[in-house]
Amino acid sequence: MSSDRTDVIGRRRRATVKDVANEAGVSRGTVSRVLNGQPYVSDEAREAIEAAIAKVGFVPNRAARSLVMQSSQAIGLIVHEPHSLFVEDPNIGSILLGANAALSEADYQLSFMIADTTRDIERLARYLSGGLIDGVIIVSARVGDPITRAIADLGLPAAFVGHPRDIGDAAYVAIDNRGAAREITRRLMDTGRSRIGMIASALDRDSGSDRLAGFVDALGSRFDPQLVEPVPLYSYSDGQAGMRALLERAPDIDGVFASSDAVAAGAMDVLQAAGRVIPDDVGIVGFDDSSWALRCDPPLSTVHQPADELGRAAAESVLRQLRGEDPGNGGRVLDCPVVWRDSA
Amino acid sequence: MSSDRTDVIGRRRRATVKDVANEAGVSRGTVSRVLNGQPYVSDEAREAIEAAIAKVGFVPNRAARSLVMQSSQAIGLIVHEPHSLFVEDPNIGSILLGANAALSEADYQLSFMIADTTRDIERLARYLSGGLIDGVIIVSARVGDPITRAIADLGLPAAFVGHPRDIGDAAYVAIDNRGAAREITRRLMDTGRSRIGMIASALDRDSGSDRLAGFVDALGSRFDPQLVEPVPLYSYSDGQAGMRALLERAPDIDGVFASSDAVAAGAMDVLQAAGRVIPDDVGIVGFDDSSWALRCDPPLSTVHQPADELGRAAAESVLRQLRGEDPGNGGRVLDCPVVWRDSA
DNA sequence: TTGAAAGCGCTAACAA
DNA sequence: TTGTTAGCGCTTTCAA
Repeated sequence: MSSDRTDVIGRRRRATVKDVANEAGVSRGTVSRVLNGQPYVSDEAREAIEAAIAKVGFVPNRAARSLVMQSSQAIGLIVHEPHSLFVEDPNIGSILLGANAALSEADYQLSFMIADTTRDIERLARYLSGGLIDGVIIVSARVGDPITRAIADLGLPAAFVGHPRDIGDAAYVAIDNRGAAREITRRLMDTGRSRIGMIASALDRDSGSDRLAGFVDALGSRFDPQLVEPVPLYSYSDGQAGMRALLERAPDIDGVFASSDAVAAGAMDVLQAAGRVIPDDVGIVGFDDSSWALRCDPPLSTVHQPADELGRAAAESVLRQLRGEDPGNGGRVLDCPVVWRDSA
Repeated sequence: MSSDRTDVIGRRRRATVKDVANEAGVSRGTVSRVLNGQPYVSDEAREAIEAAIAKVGFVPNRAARSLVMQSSQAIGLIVHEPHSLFVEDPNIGSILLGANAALSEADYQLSFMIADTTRDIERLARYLSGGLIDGVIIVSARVGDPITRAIADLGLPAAFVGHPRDIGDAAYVAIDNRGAAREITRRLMDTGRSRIGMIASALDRDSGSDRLAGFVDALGSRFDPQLVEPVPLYSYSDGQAGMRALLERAPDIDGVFASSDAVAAGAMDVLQAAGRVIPDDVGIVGFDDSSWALRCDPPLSTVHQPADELGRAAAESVLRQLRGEDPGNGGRVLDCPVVWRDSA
C-alpha cells in the first residue's frame, strides 16, 4: 500500500491518471477530461491538474487508451519487397516521407514495416490484426500478395500505392505508367529514331507491364517484338544485361526506352563502352527521375514520379476512411511529367 | 444482450477471449492459457478452444495484452534525419533490413519512425512514452539530439547505431571510422601519392569528424590543412563542389580521400572533366561501398560498411536488454574492410 | 462542474 | 486441470 511510485526493485513506476488525480485532489474522470480537452472543467481544476501532470511526469499510456478507444492513432506503411530491391528502390524513401508528412499533420504516427520473408508476413498479419494499427498504406504489393488478402480479411482501412489488378475496389494512388511510357516513347520517335527498343523490367508487376503496354501503344504498327528485352528487375545490372542482349540482336538500334533510370544507366554504360555516342548514335530515356538520372552523362531524359505525393495521397486516403468521409474505394492517378534532358 | 457479435450498424464485432470461451464451453482463463502455451490444459479443452478460435476468427487484441503485460513485442527504429538526406543515405535501408531480420527471428515487430520536423520529434517522444514500444534503435542521432534526451528520460532500452559523444554509457554499435579512414589514407600514400587531399563531409557528426581525424593520423607530419575541404553533406553535389575548390587551391593534387562514395563520384566527375585521368594522374578513394562505388569509372576503392550487421547488432543489443541479460551500456565496434578496386 | 463506477480485452493469482 | 476474480490505465456514461 505504498503511496510512492517505486516498484519492488526501487525503480520509479510510471505515473497514471490516478496519481495525477491524487496529486491534484480531483477524480480520475476530471483528469481524463482535461487530457482530452473536453469542456466542463473549472479553471482551478484544470490548473491543478496541469501542475500535477508536470510534477509527477505523467504521460498517458497508449495501450490503455487504445484499448478503450479502439484506436491507436498509428497507421502502418507496409513494404513487401525482398531484400535487395528495397534498398535500391529510389522511390520508397520519398513515399515514406510524403506519407509521414501527411500523417504527422494529422497527429498520427507512421509505423513502417517491411515484409521480407514468409515469417515476416505472418507476424505482420498478426500485428495488424492486433488493433495497434488503425489503417495501412501498402507499397509495392504484387498480384496474389498474401498481405493484400490479410488486410482485406481484417477490413482495415487501406490504400495502395500502385495498382495491382487484384485489389478489388480498394483505394489506391498510382501514376499512369502506361500513359507516361507512351508519351516518352513518342518523343523518342519524334526525334527521328527508327529502331527503338525497350528494356522491360518487372513484367510481373503492374508498373512493369503497364510501361511495356505504353511502349507498344506508342509504336503501333512499327512495334517490333524483337526489340524488347525483358529483364527481372529495375536494376543497373539488369540494364547492362538487357542492353547487351539488345545490341547483339539489333546492332542498328538507335533508341531505347529503359524501364527505370537505373536500367538506363546500365544500358548507357554498355552503349558507350560499345562506342556508341549518346544521343547522337542512340537516344535513351529512363523512368523515375531518380538520382541516377543526373548521374548519367549525358543526363537522362526520364519520367518524373511524384513519389512523395503518392505517399501523401495514400495517407490522406486512409485518414479520410478513418474519419468515415470516404468509402475507401476507387483510385487516384497522379500526373507524372516527362523531363527532357540530353540523353534523347 | 444480443449474443451475436454484430454492432449497432450491423458490422461484425471482433471476437474476444470471451467469445472463444463461450463457444468452447470453457472459461476465459483456460482460453488464455492455451493462447500463451501454458501447461495444465487438458487435450479436450485445448482442442475445443482451438476449434472455437478458428470458428469465431479470434485474433488477440494487442492493446489489451500490452496493457496487462506491460510490453508490446514491438521495437522502434528511429531515424532522425531531415528529408533529403534520408532518401539518399545508402546505409539506412540495410541497417533497417538487418535490424528487421534479428527482430523477426525473436518474434518482435520492427516499427520504423522518422523524425523529420520538430513536430515529429514531439509526437515521437509522446509515442515512445506511451508503452507501445518496448525498446528503440536510434540511427543517425546527432550530438545534442532531443530524441536522445527523451529516450534517456524514459529509460527505454536503447541502442545507437553510431556513436555521438553525448550518449553517456548507452549501448551503441559503430564502425571504426577513424581507423578505416587512417587505413585507406595510408594505402593512398603507399601507392606513391604525395599531395593528398580530403573532401570532408558532415564534420558535425561523429562519422564525419572521425574520418577526418583518421586522415590526419595517417598523414602525420605530411598533413596540410590547405588540402582539406569541408563540405556539409555526404552528397554527390558536395563532392563536385569540394573537388572544384581543391583543384583550384592545389592543381598539383594527386590523391583524394572523399568521405563517402557519393562524394567521391562527384569529385571524380569534376576531376575527369578537368582532364585528369584516374588513377594515373590522381588516385581517389571513397567510403561506404555503396552502389555509387561500382558505378564509377574506374570503379572506386572504398571502405566497406557492414550496414546490415550494424542494424542486426543494435537489435540484438536491445533484445538482450529486454531479457535483462545486458545492462545496456558499452559499445561494439564492427570491422569495416577496405576494398581495393581501380580508382587508387 | 464533478465524482463514482463500469468496462475496453486480456492475463495471472488464487481457489476449487 | 479449471473457473473465478482482480486488475492493467484509460475513457465515459450517469448521478449528484
